[in-house]
Amino acid sequence: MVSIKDIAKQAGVSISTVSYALNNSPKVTLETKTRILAVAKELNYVPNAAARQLKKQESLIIGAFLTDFSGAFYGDLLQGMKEVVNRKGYDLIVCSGKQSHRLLPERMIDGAIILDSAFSDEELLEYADRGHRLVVLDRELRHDNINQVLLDNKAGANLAMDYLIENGHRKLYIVCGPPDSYDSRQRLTAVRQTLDRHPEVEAVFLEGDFNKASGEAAGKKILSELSGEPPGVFCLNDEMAIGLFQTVQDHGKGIGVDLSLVGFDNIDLTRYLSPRLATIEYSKHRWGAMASQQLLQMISGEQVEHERIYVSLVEGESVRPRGAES
Amino acid sequence: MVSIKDIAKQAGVSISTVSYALNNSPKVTLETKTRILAVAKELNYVPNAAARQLKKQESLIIGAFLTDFSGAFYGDLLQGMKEVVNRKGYDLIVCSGKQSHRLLPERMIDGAIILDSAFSDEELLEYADRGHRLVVLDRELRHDNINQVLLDNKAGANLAMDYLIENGHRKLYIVCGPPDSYDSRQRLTAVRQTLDRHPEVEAVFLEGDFNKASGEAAGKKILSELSGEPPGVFCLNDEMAIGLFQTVQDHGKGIGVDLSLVGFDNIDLTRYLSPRLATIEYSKHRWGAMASQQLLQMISGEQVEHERIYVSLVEGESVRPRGAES
DNA sequence: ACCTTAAATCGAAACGTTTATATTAAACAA
DNA sequence: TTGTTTAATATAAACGTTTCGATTTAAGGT
Repeated sequence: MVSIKDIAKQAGVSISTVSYALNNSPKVTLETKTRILAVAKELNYVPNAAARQLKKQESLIIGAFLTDFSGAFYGDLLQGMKEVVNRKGYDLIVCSGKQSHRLLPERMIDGAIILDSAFSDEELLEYADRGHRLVVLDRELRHDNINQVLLDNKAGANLAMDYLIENGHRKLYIVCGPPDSYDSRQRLTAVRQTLDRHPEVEAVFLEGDFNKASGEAAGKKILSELSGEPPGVFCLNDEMAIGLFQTVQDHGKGIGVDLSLVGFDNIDLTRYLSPRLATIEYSKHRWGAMASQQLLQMISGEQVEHERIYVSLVEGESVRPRGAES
Repeated sequence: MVSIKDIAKQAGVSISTVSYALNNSPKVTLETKTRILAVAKELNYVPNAAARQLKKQESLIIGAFLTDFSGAFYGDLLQGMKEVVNRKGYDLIVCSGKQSHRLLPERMIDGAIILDSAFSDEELLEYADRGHRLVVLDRELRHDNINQVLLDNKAGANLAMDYLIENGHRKLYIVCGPPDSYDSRQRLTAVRQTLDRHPEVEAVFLEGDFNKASGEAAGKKILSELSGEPPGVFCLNDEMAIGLFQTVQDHGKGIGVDLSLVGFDNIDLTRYLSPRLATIEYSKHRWGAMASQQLLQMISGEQVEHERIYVSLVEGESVRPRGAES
């Protein structure tokens, strides 16, 4: 492996001079600098990341930790993260699975963005205590070395509920997410608040785990109870909504006809559905970019600028006005 | 930062003994080993990856390089890669973008799996010359340090074409992929071979770039030419097929009625289409697993076992029998 | 001419490991 | 006892950088 030492020998200078030249420090004269660079190129020199990292205690790498690589949801998010870190000379790597957690404490990365319930709060707090900088996207955690970029889940859930109610639905099904999910809990809290404001609305809560299958199960349940006025259904994420969507259609019933349906997240997939799925949208790209920005600000010691990720309602024919207006 | 040195001091032994103990070498006696481990735990010791890597010249990290993070396609593939490398004590990181290429020559990773046309053949060959181990999924490249896991593109394209022809279609549209894509070229070659065997079939080639938009464009073109017997359409990947699918439906025409459609890749999305899209399927999980396996075998100097990724036809109502049987 | 100052380069230590070799201590054989 | 072998531990070098402080060289001031 060709190292700085080889360049030094070849160019007839000391290794420190080579190092300065390669990092183009003003300490070295232009003439020697160009000579050294020429030699470096000639020898096909590539710096050794491990050595640099050992000495400088930084890797210029940011890690994004995800629950899985399934992606439909993550594409834009990761793209947003990547653009920001690249702009500052960092690289983004994506990791998944408990085994790769080690990259953080072993200092292989300069900071991490967490969207992975496989990390416990305690684990994250311990890393933070050790001095690692984190941005969490899936929980709230107070620590000097942790920041969070939060989605306005509550506003979203309110929008979804109001949309159904405004369209005249008086019987609502809520398909929940897993209880250990922060997003799910937030959304559910807002649902309850909306219901408190609307005592005239009857609500049924169905279990769910944010996966398609649980949406299908909920769909069957609802179909079996169908009678009278079409109910409104709010699935706490789109993936379940899609499962429910298809189950309903497979049973010969109509989305927007026999029931109204609203999802949450506006994942890409929904664009392929017909009729269009009403859902709650937000910029995943912005969410990722914001996370990266905060992380880099922490790392460089700057003041961290906080910003919420706002949500909005995407209307769709999966919801149609029913019954008496209130 | 607490290092091996601190443990040595605290435990009253030399740093080499600590190192041996932590790597539980048989050289150190059980008693001191347990004492050292106790001290390590007490001090919250975590090894420093950069230092270890610098000395051992290995990182136990494998990198997967993708064109983008969009993912619909990559989920299973990455999962397959990850399972295999994890089983051997390695970690998988996912990277995208030219900027992150540096991780390879700078020896941050022990090997790479490439599915990213942003790498030129020359670039990859140069890395291989430097001693880096690579597995390529999107091209053929001969080098001692490079292996490839190839999809049986040709068999797939043949299956697709034969399926359309067997169903009586005598006019076929082929929606191509980008000419710089290996997969696209392979599939196209097989298409031409099939056509050579079937002089009775008329074929029209339409441009495409593997993205949804180009499928839509092709769909419009085909719609404008619709007359007489319904044609068969083979989109060289599913993404374009979906674009075409929706364009046709949006224009009030029927998939499987006014034309037959076959895709390639069997991406998850197709499960959400109705009628079902006929397509060419293969195990992406297996593809990823095979890539990892080959890479690790190269790294450990074992004999590399090659295996093709076989494909099969998934029938769907997007194709229906037409015209006179041949 | 000599002293001072600045500019360019060098030497050496440090980052935290691993590992080959050396040392010490204990165990055994004669 | 004394020498020999083995087991346990220690010393030191190495991995490839960065960077502080030291040295050399040239230039400028008087």
